[in-house]
Amino acid sequence: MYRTHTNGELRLSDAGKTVTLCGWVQKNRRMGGMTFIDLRDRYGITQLVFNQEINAALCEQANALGREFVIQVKGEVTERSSKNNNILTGEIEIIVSELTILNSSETPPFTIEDNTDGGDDIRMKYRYLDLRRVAVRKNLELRHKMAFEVRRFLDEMGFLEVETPVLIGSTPEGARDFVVPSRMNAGEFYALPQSPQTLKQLLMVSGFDRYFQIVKCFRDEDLRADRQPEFTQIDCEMSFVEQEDILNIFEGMAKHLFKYIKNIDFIGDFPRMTWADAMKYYGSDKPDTRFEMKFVELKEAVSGRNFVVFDSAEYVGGICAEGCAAYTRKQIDELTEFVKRPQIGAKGLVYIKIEADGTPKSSVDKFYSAEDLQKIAALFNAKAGDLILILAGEKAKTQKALCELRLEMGSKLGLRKKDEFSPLWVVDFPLFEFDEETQRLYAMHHPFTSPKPEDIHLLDTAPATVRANAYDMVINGVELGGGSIRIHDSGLQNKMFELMGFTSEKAQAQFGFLMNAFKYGAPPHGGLAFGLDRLVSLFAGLDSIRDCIAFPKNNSGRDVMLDAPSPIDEEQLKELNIALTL
RNA sequence: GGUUUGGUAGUUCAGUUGGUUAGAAUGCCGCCCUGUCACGGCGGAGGUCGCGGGUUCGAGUCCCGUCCAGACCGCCA
Repeated sequence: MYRTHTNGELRLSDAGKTVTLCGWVQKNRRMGGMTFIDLRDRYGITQLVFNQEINAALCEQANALGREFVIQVKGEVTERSSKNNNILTGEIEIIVSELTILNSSETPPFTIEDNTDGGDDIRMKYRYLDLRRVAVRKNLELRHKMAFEVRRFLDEMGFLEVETPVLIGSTPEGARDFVVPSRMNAGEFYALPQSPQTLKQLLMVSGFDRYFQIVKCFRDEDLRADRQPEFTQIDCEMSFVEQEDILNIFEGMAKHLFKYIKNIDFIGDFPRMTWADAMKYYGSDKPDTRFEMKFVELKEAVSGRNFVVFDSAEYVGGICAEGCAAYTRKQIDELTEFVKRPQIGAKGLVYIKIEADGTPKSSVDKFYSAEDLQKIAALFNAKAGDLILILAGEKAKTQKALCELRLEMGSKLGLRKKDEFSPLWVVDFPLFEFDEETQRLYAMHHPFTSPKPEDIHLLDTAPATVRANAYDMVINGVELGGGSIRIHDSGLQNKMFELMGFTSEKAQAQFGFLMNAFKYGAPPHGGLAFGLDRLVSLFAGLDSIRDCIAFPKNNSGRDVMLDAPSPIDEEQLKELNIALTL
C-alpha cells in the first residue's frame, strides 16, 4: 500500500498515529539542524520534519530533495510546537522515519504555488504542472461538482442522458463546421456537431420525451475569452411542453445549482424581459442587470436646438452615472477616448453634470439652456451630483456603444460584484435576422425555431418583425443558455426554409432526414442548451472559460502543450485522398 | 480579415532623450543556520534583448517587415 492517508486529512486528533503519505515536494526549508518539507497532493499540504540529531542520514537525504520530487514517507503524526492556521493540517506535522524517492523531477519552469511567477504562455505549455496549483485545480473540482449536480437534478426530473454521434454531416447554416475526412468514402467529409440539435429533435420523434446530454460541441470560429473551438453544453430537449414548462424546469435547475454549489436561495421567479426591452434599455440581448443605469432615449428631447450632431442622428441616448458629477476633465476625456476606440466606434461623448447646487453644466451649453438641460436631467431622474453621458448616431451602433459605456461605468463604480448574481430570462427574440451582405433572412436562433403563433400571419408580409418562441437565460451579462420551442409541423418548417431562401431540394438535401422523421408523428417539443464552461466560470468568478477547462486552446485555436494542430504526413493525406493547395 | 497591447536572465518584469560592462525580484547552485511555513544570512552562475532588414559614428531603445502571445471588432444559427 502506497499511502494510508492523503495530505489534506490529518488533524490534531490523529496525533500518535503512524502513517504513510505520498506526494510532491512543494517546498524544502533547510534550517541547518532540521529540515521542513511541505508535501503536496490534490487534497492539501502536510508538513514533514527531519531532525539532524535524531537521524542525520535521513535528514541529509531530505536536504537533497528538489521541488516536485515524488516521495513516500512513513512517520508519526505529532502536534506542532508552532502551528500554522493557514492550512487545514497546520496543527500537526509528520516526524519522518522512512523516506522513499518514488521519482525525481527537473526544476519546473515556473513555481507551482498559489502566486505563481509563471505567465499564461508558459503555464499553458506546461498545463499539467499548472494543474497542480490549487487555484486551477479547484476550478476543475467545481466543474465536476456542477456537472454532477446537473445530472442529479435532471435525473430526478426524469431526464434520460443519451449519447449522440460526434461524426455527423455538415450543415452550412450557422457557425463554420469542423470537418473530418472519411477514408472509406473518398472525397466525403463528416462534420463535428456545433450542437446535437437535430439529433435531439429526432430523439423526441423517438419518444424520449425528456432528454439531456453533457456533450462536447465544436465551432470553427475565432476564439474569445468566453469562446473555445470545443466546448461543453448541457443539452436538453422535452416533448409535450410549452415555453413556460421549459423556463420553469430550467430555472429550477439554475436554482438547484445556486443552492447546492453556492448556498444561495433565490426567492421568487427570475425576471423576464423581452428582447425588445433588453435592446431599448440596455442595448444588448444579454444585459448585466446587477445594476440599473438604464438607457434613456433623448432624440425628441434634444431636437430643434441647432445642435447638428443630435439633430442629424438617428438615435440619441444616454445613461446616468450616480454621483459622478465630480469627474475631472481628465476622467471625462478618458471616457471619451474609451467610446471612440475603433472597437466601440462612437464619434464623441456629450456630458451633463448636475452640480451640487442642482445646476446643470454640460459640454453642449452653447446649444442648450439650463432649462433645456434640466428637462433632460428630469428624464433620467438625475439628482445633484450625478453625471449624464450621452451618445448619438446610427441606432444599432450607438446602442451598442452606450451598452459598452454602461458596463464600463458599472465596473468603475464597483456595481459588477463577482459574488452577486442577477439572473433573468430574455424572451421573444426576433425569428429572423436580415443579412445585408447576402440580402437574405437568417434564423436568429436556428431554422427549427417556431414563430410565436400570434405572429405567424406576419410571415409573408413582414417576416423581420416576427417574434420567435425563443429564450435565453442571462446572468450578470453572460448568456448562459438559450433555446426555443421547435417547429414540429413539416408545412411550417417548409415555409421557414422558403423564407430563408432554401430551395426545396436544398432543404431536402440538408435536413431531409429531419423533415422525413417529422412525417411519422413528431410530438410538439422544445428545449435549450447551457454552456457548462460559462456556467462554471461564472460560479468561480473567472474572467475566461479557459481557467475551468483542463487543456484549453489558445487565442489562435492552438493547443500549445500538444502543439496541435500539426501537419500530417504524405501517406496519411494520400490515404484520405487529400491534396494540399498550400 | 481588422484594431490594440506586449515579446529583455529558467520565470515575472524595469531599462530615462539612441551613448561605458543590460538591471531587480524570484527561481537555480554553493556555504552558514535547530521551529520554519513568502524562513533568514553570505556568495555564485545565468542574456541570440522574438526573428529579418533599415536609419545612425553608435540601436534593447527609432523605422519597415515578419513570427508568437493577450484583449477586442468582424465572425460565433
